[in-house]
Amino acid sequence: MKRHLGHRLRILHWCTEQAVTTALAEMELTSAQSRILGYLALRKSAPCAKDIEEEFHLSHPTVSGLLTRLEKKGFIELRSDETDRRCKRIYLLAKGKDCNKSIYDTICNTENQLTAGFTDEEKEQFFAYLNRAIENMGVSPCKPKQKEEPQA
Amino acid sequence: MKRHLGHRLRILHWCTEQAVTTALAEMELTSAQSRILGYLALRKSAPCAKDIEEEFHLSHPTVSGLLTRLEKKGFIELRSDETDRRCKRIYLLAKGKDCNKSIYDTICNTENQLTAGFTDEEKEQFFAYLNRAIENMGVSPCKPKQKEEPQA
DNA sequence: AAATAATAGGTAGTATGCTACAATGTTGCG
DNA sequence: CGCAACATTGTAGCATACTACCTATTATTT
Repeated sequence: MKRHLGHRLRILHWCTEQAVTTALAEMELTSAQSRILGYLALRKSAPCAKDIEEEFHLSHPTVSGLLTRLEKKGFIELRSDETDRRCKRIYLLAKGKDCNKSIYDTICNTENQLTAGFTDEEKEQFFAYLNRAIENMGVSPCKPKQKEEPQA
Repeated sequence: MKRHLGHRLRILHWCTEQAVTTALAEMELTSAQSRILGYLALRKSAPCAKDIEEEFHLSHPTVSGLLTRLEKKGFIELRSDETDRRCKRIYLLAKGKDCNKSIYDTICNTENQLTAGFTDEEKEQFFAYLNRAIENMGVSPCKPKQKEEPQA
């Protein structure tokens, strides 16, 4: 048998993205955009684009596009940092904060649907397998990939 | 803890796509394009775009774009079916056939890397969890989503 | 202080995915 | 036969992702 895991991962990823995007369609948020808002809601201080790139392992043009669309729709505001004018700080506006509960619920619902019929132990195992696979691919599932120090 | 499974699925999917695209870069194939070629190599008769949409659960503009790029690069040829001129049959050209072994090896290598350190039993379980999750999301992992017959 | 490194962000171009709508070819029914 | 319904492909426009290159600012080194 071929196209085992890769095929499954692709489809499952697609299903979850679609489920979230569909659930949040009425507030005009996509899955990727809602992830950013969810992250902002958890942060105490306003992060800059670079923080989001690292958190989600995304390239900066990707993040830049997401932020532009979120700002255009009035969910966030971007303002240059006073002390370091390279950084643009990302501020969650009221409209963005209002969506937080819906986003959180949607993510929980989707994960529950994904693992419907799984025992707690099975959920743990599934999660552990995913983490092991991610680490096998050379990425930390939580923290950004570190640049490798050349052994001097 | 939030962003459990969805986050992992997104990253893992991304890792596998990148690994395949990188491995096949020198033959100017991307991961998505190589999947199409791999499928064509297994087929006895030339499929049409519709078959690929169903096999991979992709929309037809997506498939159309992939086929256009594969044709432009000389991997495949598209010819209208003689008896049903709606269909464009997809023929694998010599250049496409030549890539087949590399594609197959790359997919196998990637899957092996993904499950490095897994016992056979763990691989089976991981695969089974993925299938259960896909079915929970309302998609068959193997066959295209059927239109629901209205109960008369 | 001046030159160089590193860091943050912007832009151009491309690939892959989607929805929605249009065009064209086939089939089936009155 | 002719029209309506269905099937297949095409096109427009968008979102999300990438690499590669450029600019601006900050930090470091000489």
